[in-house]
Order: sequence, then C-alpha cells, then structure tokens
Amino acid sequence: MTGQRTEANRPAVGVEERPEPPGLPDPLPEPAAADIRLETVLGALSDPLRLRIVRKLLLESEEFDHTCGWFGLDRPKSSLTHHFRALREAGVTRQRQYGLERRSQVRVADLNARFPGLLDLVAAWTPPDGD
Amino acid sequence: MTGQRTEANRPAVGVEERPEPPGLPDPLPEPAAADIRLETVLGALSDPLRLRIVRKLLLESEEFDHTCGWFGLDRPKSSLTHHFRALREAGVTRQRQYGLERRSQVRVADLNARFPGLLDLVAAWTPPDGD
DNA sequence: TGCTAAGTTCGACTCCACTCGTACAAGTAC
DNA sequence: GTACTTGTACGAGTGGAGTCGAACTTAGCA
Repeated sequence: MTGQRTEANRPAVGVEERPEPPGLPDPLPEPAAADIRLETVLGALSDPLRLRIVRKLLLESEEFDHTCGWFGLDRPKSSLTHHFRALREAGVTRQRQYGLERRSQVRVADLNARFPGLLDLVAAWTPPDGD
Repeated sequence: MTGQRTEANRPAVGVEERPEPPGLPDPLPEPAAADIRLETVLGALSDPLRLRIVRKLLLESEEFDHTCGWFGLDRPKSSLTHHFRALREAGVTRQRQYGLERRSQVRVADLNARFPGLLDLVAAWTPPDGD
C-alpha cells in the first residue's frame, strides 16, 4: 500500500509542494526549509541518542529511508517515537508512512542549504562510548 | 592588578599549558580542547541568548575579550553568570579575571580545530526578532 | 476472523535548565 | 576607613524534556 491519504500521512504543514517520484506517501508534518531555526536544530542534535540516529542515517543509509527498528536502539517504542518526532519537528529528518512502518531520512539538501557544514560535523561525531 | 593566583583565577583543570603573553590572568576552569564534546557544545548553543553572546563576540570583538556588561543584555546578573558559565564549561568561551571584571572570548582556534564550520554557522545566525 | 507487528497517544514520574532575588566576596576609588 | 561596582553563590520557583508503561490504532497475514 502506498500513497493514499489518511489522517496519519496528511500533507505536511508549511511544506512547499515539490515534484516527487509518484507513489511516495506524503511526508509527515515538518517545518518548511526556510523555517528551520538553527537554535532548534542544535537543540535537537544536543541529545546523544538523536545525534547517533542522524549520524547512522548519514553514514549507513543506502539512499533510502529507514524504519525505527533499523537503528537497533535499545529503548521502548514510546521513547523512540519521542526522539524521532523531535528530529522531524526540528526539521532535521523527514518521515513517511509506509503501511505500518514510519521511515526516516535526513533532509540533507535542506540542511546543507541553510547550515552548510553542520551535517559534516554530525557525520564526524563519535559517541561517548563506542558505536 | 594582573596575574596573581587567587581562588578565583586558579589554573584551569585539564588545560594544556600554552605559552601566552605575560601578565594575562589564568583562564577560569575549562575543558581541554580535546575534551570538548559536540553534543555539549550544541546544547550550549541551543539557547538563543547564548547564541547571541557568541555571535556578538565573533562579529564585534576587536581581537580582545569583553566583560559581561559589554553585551548589553537586559537580564539580572545572576542569570548572566549562569549563561556565561554554561558557555565556558562547554568549552565555547574562555574567561579571565581582570580585577573585578571577568572577560570572555570565544575559543576560536580550539573550536575551528575540532568542529570546523561550526562558528561560521553561529556568525551567520540571525536572532528570531532583530538584533 | 483473529493474531501479530509497528508505532502512536496518554499520563505519570523524574530531573535538569532557565529565571530571578537576595546575600555575599573582592577590587577600586574617594 | 567607607562607598561603589562587578560578579559569584545559594536557594526557590517554574517549565519543559527525557523516560517509560499501558492502552490503543492500523496494516498485513494466516
């Protein structure tokens, strides 16, 4: 199943309509690229767990988005929902609903345009204790 | 008065001894450059007031450090102490005691070495409502 | 029809950051 | 000495963020 419009994947608020490959579900609500605030992004990235999420997406995702479970994070689902939403609402990631799964990807183009170099810092980051 | 060692300006913990112009008071306790953590720095910079402080230091300081009052921040002194300490303990700024005054400067070299491009983002930042 | 899996929502809890007033310490100037 | 100034220390109040369990929703499948 793809693309039908439900309450869960309604069009994102404030997102410019952009041509996309057909069949993709609409992104979940997210700030428009111009509305992404540096202080909000820095706050979202100041959490080690979220920093790890974004870094893993940058380094290991093969040009497609990934589900919550792909990250192998040892936390309850309600905690993961909280962090993935924080990243999305800050404008760091984009989430799409594929059936039951909610897949995430980093908004690389938007972030590089507004804050050049920031994602490089995240990619070069090393967690406090191993990976 | 300069340079005599009191409780208030004891040598910084974990700071490598580095040749400096004589007569400078020792820096207040701060993390060594190698111990500066990205997530801590991002957390320190996620506050608009602190972002404003660092940005003003980057853009308007004429190659010397500045006192608390130079920033013209309309907050009680105890609040400013809190924020300047947060910046220093995160490794973003260095503070030195000159008599009564405590002057701050950005650790430009250390931050550019560890997180290249980060200070450029801060300098390019624009506050939510005017300057 | 019913089961299972992915993820949300809600409420509760804890903890920390921000804010500020007040009191205090330390130089500086008279 | 006294007064003034810069800034800290401490404590309290407030709000928000992180954590989690439990109940719920939805899609896919047998």
